[in-house]
Amino acid sequence: MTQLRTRFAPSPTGYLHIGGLRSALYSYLYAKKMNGKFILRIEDTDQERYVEGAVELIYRTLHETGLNYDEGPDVGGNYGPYIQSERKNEYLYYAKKLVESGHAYYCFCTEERLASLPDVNGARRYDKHCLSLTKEEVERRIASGEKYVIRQNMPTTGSTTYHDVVYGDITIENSELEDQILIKSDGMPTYNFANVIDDHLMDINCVMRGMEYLSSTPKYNLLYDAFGWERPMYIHMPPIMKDAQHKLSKRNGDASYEDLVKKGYLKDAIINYIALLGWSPKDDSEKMSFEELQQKFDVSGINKSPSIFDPMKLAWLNSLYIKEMPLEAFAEYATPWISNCYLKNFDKSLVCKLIQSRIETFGEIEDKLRFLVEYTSFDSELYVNQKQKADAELARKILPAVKEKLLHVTEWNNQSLFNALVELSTELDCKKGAVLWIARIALTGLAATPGGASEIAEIIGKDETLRRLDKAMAVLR
RNA sequence: GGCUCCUUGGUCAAGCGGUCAAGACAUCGCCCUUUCACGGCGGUAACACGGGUUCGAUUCCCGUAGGAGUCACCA
Repeated sequence: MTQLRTRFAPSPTGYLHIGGLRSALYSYLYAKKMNGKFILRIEDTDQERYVEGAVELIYRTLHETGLNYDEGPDVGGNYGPYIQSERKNEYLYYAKKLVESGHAYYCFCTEERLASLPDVNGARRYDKHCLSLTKEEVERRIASGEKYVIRQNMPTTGSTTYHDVVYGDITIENSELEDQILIKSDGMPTYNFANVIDDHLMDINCVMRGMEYLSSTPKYNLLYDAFGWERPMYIHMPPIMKDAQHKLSKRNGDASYEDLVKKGYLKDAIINYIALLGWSPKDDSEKMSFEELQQKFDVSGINKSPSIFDPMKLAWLNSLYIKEMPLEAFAEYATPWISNCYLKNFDKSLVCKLIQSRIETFGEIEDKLRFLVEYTSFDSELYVNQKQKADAELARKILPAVKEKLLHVTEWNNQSLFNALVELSTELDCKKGAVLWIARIALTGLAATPGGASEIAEIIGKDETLRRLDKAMAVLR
């Protein structure tokens, strides 16, 4: 049995968006699953859309996410070059072969003539005008320097059928197929042509790509047939949508891999989540490591219908990955997300412990910690907590005792502070929850904070704790 | 508009002729709890519509509607 060879063939026109990344992921996973090869090829036949740095970004993203390709521009391989613009000569050679066999022809039609073609069903269709040119005339016009393109000569009758692994049998009437351009007037091949030539030359026998190619695949197959080449196996994938109507696009959204990382999503969570958009494992697994994905991935689990990108679920998965990080790893990853003012004044490890279980993305850290450095006056209504039987009145009564108690805590850590406050509640004969609630409110002035009174006191330190208590009491008086 | 594909709760998504139609996110409630979060338990919520086929359709077929894709010297 021949080895499976599949490829990811992006064009360097900007950032690698989530849809592209998922295509790469599925291709990679399937290649690994089949013990095949995963190849990267850069499709840059359109110089106008070329974006500086885009190629490097593709390399970086793929390597960073672990989607390492066996062959590619920067890693080499036996089928290079892996950048289409460097293979220019190949294409013309093959196009000419097609002309010789009658499967393609030279076309000199001007833009004006093309525009004047009749509109049929909302689309202009080329009328094979130049197909009738004699060989001599073609040669003469080329020799005289006239611009030309090479078009594929489509059959006008019959139909073409192929099998797609996820969508099943697809049949298109040949009359629906236009005599598409293979070689542009600038000598470069169109994507449609370069794609087929390269796939064949690189021994690609499995083509995985977005389902937008579903109805143009017969054109490619006709090309394979014309050359007498074996058609590859096709696996078309459903799109990822922003909402029911719109595909996820870099244009209006922020759904590039880079953007998500910048917002504080972990690489593993992103990969895990996008794997689940359009595919599901046989069992009910949701959270899966990269290794598990490789183990469980199967093309039979790929869905046909589009799926909407849900930031909520991504965030949930992300929080799962965050929680399982060892504290040290979390602290290291979180450091760039924590402002210097927090790092300078507080114990980093304590701060991290406080927030690790309370964030879904690293981007939330800043807001969560603000109370450490900001302490403003607040409404005494905040002391009211029915369940704990606390209110401003009680706060006024016990806050001095709280201060007195904390003043004498020798070991300034969470446990001792907690014990001291609990002890105080017994002495005062009130609910321990009431004391803890009032203390936390007095210390933060916020209805909700990460961590309780003793944890917070530990972090902000004895001096600040006493200062805040004084201030809280002053306001209550 | 022609052609191609798609259609299970708000979202992801099992199901592949007989199920009380899984599970997850979100949401709501309860429990746990030092607030919040975590965790635990539970609730609300779906087969687009209309015809067939069949003893029986979410599942098969045909329409309708809705959505997506495609019809470039873009990929």
